[in-house]
Amino acid sequence: MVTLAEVAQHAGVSASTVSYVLSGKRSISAGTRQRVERSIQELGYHPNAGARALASSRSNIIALMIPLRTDMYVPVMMEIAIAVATNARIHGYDVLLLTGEEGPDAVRRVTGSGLADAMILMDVELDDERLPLLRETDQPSVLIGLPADTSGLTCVDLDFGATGALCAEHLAILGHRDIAVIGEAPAVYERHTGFAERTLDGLRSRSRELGLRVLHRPCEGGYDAMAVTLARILDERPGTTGFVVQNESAVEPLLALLRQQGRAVPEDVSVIAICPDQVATQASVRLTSVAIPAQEMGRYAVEHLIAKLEGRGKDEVVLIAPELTVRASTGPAPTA
Amino acid sequence: MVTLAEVAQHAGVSASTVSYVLSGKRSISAGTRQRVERSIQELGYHPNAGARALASSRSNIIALMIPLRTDMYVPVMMEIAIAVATNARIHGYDVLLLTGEEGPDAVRRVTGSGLADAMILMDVELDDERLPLLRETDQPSVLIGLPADTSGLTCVDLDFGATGALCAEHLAILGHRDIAVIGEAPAVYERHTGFAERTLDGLRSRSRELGLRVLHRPCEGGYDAMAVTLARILDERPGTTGFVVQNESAVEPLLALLRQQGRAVPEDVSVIAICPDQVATQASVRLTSVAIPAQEMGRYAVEHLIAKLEGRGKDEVVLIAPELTVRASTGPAPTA
DNA sequence: ATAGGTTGTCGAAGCGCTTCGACAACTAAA
DNA sequence: TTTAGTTGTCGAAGCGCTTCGACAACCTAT
Repeated sequence: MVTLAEVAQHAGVSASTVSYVLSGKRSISAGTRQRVERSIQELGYHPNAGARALASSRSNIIALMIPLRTDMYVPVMMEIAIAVATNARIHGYDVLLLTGEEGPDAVRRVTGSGLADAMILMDVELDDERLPLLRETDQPSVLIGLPADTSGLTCVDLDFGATGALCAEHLAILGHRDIAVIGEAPAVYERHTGFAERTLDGLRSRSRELGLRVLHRPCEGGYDAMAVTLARILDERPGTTGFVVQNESAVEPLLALLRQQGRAVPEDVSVIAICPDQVATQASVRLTSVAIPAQEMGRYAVEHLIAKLEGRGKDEVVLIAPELTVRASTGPAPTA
Repeated sequence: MVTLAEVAQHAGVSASTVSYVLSGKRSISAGTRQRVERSIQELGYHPNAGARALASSRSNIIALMIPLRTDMYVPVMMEIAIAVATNARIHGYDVLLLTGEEGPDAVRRVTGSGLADAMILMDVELDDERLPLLRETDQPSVLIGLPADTSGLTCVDLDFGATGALCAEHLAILGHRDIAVIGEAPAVYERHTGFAERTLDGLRSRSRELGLRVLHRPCEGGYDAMAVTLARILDERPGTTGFVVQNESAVEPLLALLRQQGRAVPEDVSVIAICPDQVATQASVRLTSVAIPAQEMGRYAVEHLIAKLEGRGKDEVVLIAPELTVRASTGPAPTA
């Protein structure tokens, strides 16, 4: 393994000079710089990460905590993870992947050991156990998701309240009067992951203003659960013509069931999904949807973290405005 | 930040003693051990990762390279990533997430800098650019996937050849005679990711033995692409009654299209998917499928890596035997 | 010509840990 | 009782880097 000292010797300069060439923290004459850079090339030098971290107390690593469960919005998480990794590299950082499994201990471990300079947390619960630790430490962090108390924290998320409102508006304009919300699995609500509630609140309050009647039913994904849920909804409100689906894995089953019952989409009923665009465009009907901006959230999280690491950047909550894309699954309400 | 030296002082022993308590590399009297452990607790000590890596030239980090594209088997990759992270933690390792973006440079960077002790590569192409580097370095690695030349490498993968054969057998036993394979997107074949070809080869050769006629068509995911593909297949071989689907995102569209054309599943046509169990059970029809054992591959990769790091473990290729689970999407061929 | 500033380079200290050799204090065999 | 081994602890060196202060060499304005 090639060391700084070897590069220095090869280039005929001192070790510190090589270090300054690498970091740019002091000015170096053009000649020296070139000689050093050539030596680095020729010897195939790569700075040792451990030594660098020890000496500078900066690891150039960002920790990303992703939930262990794979029961929920998997593609979204994957997209966020990839966006985080890609953007981190752009700024010279690597990404350490932590699963939620360890919970608060993982936060302690990372901050305590200097493994990472900063962290991004996903799947934040309303009253998340990890938050007190984050507030105590001076290590920068960004949450993807919104806890109940955001004081002293930086958060990014889709504005799910506005998302719900947007769905209500779209259906109202099309003339629908009775709508149903197919929510996430009950476990998601029990866990108090805020986004589901926020969507519902936004949708309900806007619906009230617009005179829509709303029925909300949580739903495990899958065909069988969806069948039960749909039957109950239509039993209770036979006149339901609009559906808002938050649980990705309920979308296809719902479409299949509606078809099976002879309810045409979008002629008889309209369906809006809250999901990544990729899911919306690959479904069996091209779905009118509100996109979950995974890339954007990942990028924002990284950039804000970098800003904090550089001393810029303050705590703030950023809610990304939702965008509804009309595709083939929504249309005017049937005239009764 | 608490250091080893502070713990040592607090416990009234030398720094090296604390280190040995931590590592267990020398015997320590019960009394001393307890005193040290109490001090560690009381002070909330966490060893500094950089210092440790520098002194021991072991980072206790495993690098995981995942493909950048999200066009393919996303849930599988996510499951593997989580399995890797979870199992790595069990052995005291953390996981560094690299995207395929940097290609071979990422390999050089990681091995050169001592950032990670070992690496796991996913999405391996038949003639992958990264392989020569892996053969040169003495850093252990495991591939998830199978390149053309496996000499000097360790690989895990589902036995896709046997998977193809298994699908053929299942359909043959049910009396089907004309079957179609809905393959991955053309890009996947162009990229020479071996698994698609291997599936096809296994399926074709077993079909020949069993007297099945096989039509293979690559297919982008999504409804529209599937519609075109299906139309062509039925045009060319109207008597097709069995489908094997390798592209996850073609499954639902296929089911929707078949339904729409009045072809009942499984009465008129049978469908086998090659996909994670979760996808198979959540589809609009509970799918007969060959599972992609993501968890198992992730676990195996980590365990083999650990074995190599500990000096045990040699290069080998492990092909996991496929398992076909019969669900509701396959049945006897209709009697003509 | 001189004082005051820049610029470019170097040497040395030190980051927090692991690990080697040394050695005192025992124990077991001769 | 002596010798040889075992066990538990310590001190010191060193891992490869960053960074601080020092300083020679050169400007630029007086």
